[in-house]
Amino acid sequence: MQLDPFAGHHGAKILLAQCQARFLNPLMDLPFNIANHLDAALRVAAGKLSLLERGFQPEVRVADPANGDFQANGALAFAKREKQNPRALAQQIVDLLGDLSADFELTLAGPGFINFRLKPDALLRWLQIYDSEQHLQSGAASARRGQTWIVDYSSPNTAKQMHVGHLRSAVIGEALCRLLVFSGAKVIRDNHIGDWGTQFGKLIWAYKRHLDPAALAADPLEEFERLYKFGNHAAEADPAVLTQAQQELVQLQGGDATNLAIWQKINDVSLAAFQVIYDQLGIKFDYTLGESFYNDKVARVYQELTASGLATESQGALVVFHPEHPRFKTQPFLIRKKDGAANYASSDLATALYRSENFQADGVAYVIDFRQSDHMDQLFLTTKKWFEQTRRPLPQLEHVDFGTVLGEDNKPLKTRNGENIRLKDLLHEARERAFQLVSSKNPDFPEAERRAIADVVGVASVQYADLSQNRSSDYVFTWEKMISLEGNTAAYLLYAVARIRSIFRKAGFDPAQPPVSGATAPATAAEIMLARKLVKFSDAVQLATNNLRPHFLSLYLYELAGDYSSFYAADKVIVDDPALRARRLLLCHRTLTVLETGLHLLGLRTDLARM
RNA sequence: GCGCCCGUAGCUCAAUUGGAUAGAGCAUCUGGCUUCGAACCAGAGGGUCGGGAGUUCGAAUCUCUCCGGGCGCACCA
Repeated sequence: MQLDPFAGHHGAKILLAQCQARFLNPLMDLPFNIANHLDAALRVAAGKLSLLERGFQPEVRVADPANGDFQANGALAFAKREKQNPRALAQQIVDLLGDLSADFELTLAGPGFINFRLKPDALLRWLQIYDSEQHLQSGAASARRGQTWIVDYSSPNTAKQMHVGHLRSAVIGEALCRLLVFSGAKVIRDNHIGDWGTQFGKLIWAYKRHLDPAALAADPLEEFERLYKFGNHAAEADPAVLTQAQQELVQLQGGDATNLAIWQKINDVSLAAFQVIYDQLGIKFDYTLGESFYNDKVARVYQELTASGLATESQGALVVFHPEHPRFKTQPFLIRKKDGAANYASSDLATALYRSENFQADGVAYVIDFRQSDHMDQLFLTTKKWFEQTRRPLPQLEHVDFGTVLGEDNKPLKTRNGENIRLKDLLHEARERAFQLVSSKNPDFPEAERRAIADVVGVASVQYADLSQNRSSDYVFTWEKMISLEGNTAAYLLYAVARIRSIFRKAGFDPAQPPVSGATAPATAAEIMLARKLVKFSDAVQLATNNLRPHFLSLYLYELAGDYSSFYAADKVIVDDPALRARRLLLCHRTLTVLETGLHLLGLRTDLARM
């Protein structure tokens, strides 16, 4: 906890009040997450009424601002179960919450809602404590301390360009990593690339016969993609080619030095190209353990699953059925093909084992699109039974699924000639469009600065368009909506950031060290609205993290930026009255801090002074 | 055929997982820049939450049933 040593008379009174409060009741301190604080207080009260042993849950949540800051709904469900009068029960609880009245206005509403509204002095205190990204994090980091999470995301196939289909996994996955880190978990970022597929037979066939060295030097991935298509067409047209391609694959898998070298080169080039994309998206993997890595680890899977009786032979293949499941009792989980080769189920099972043994993972989040939910369900079911039989700890397995990126015709987004849009091109166009816009708004900025701003705004817009939406649904991708920069967009949030920086710049203050001592409690309607929003940052983070849904945080940040804009329009910051100015500078600074912290959690850059 | 997901304002999307009068943006209309950045703000209109039935203090959310749309379902990953 930090207190401003230069706080004036008012600050001293607050300090005194805090000390007294802590002496009388430790719950009176204001922690990072106020909802949890209220939850604890309600449990104490419910304990005195002997409600806890009968299953009382406080059910504290953020309230509609019209009703208060937080509300506790637990009395309703409890009274219903116990056939009591909910309002009378809520009143009994409220009567025991006297200590909270120093910081909150408590009211009873409707059939038994308990409403909590933070008093301005309490708002001020919270704002004084949580004054930096570090302090916000230290407040949040207790939630998942000690947990290890593996996030399996992005996972493109090598020898191919990344395209729009790879966008969501990368963007959502990175945001989840950052959210989990923020809440105290150890996070392992694992790029489970597809580097051992059957595409290599045709590709190596074409590489050996039709390689264009100049094209390879200019843009290797482009050339590999051309070669793959060439090989694919040739194999379709001529069975002899297909046979040769299959032969190349057999040689590769048999460890042939030439083919392995080609394969290695393809992977190296692919990973380098991926990294160019990842750099723009702020992604850095801890591990890139693709399918090839598990090549020699699948035999153990076959052996263990067969020995345990989970896997059986069927039509020549090794499969797992789940008799208790309505569908998977007949729909097999195919873990080894009839030709003896591994498939993605084999390597996914081997991966689950490896992660359990080597990383002691408490949780694994698979950021993979919804079309693979059958596969994920079968994988999780099989892993669960397998680990139980072998007495291994089972990590929490989460399929973080997401919908398809659609074009304006409501079909999966493609180029005009029906090809997938490359991520490289998409990000380039985003930056280009942002540059045009920045240039039209601020033609007087130097070009280099306009470029730098466009790089931030353009990429952030693409990321945010994805993260601001519930991942479960498909979403329609339109440049119009994304780059026109109105409404719930990255640009709107970054504009708020730029305007706050502008105030500090114009007033000659260091944004890191604003003169906020002597700040008084928020008082105007806009100030109070903004302060009330700021203290709910932790709830948004918690909601986003617990549900593995970043859009909860996006929505919060958008509302925060909106409240700031209203405040900015209503209340002038740089005024003569020192206490009033300090108060408003404090609000500006904390808004900047929370906005940047939140945007960083989503994986966006915020490094622009103006835009 | 079996199963999963979805259907909310003209359009694009929310709704803290069963809570209070279903909210935003775009578009439309009205007002606000000699005052810290108007990429902004204030306000207005716009809804049988796909239809119907049920569960209960309370349903967009849960159950059933229709109607529409998307996606999976034996050797691609």
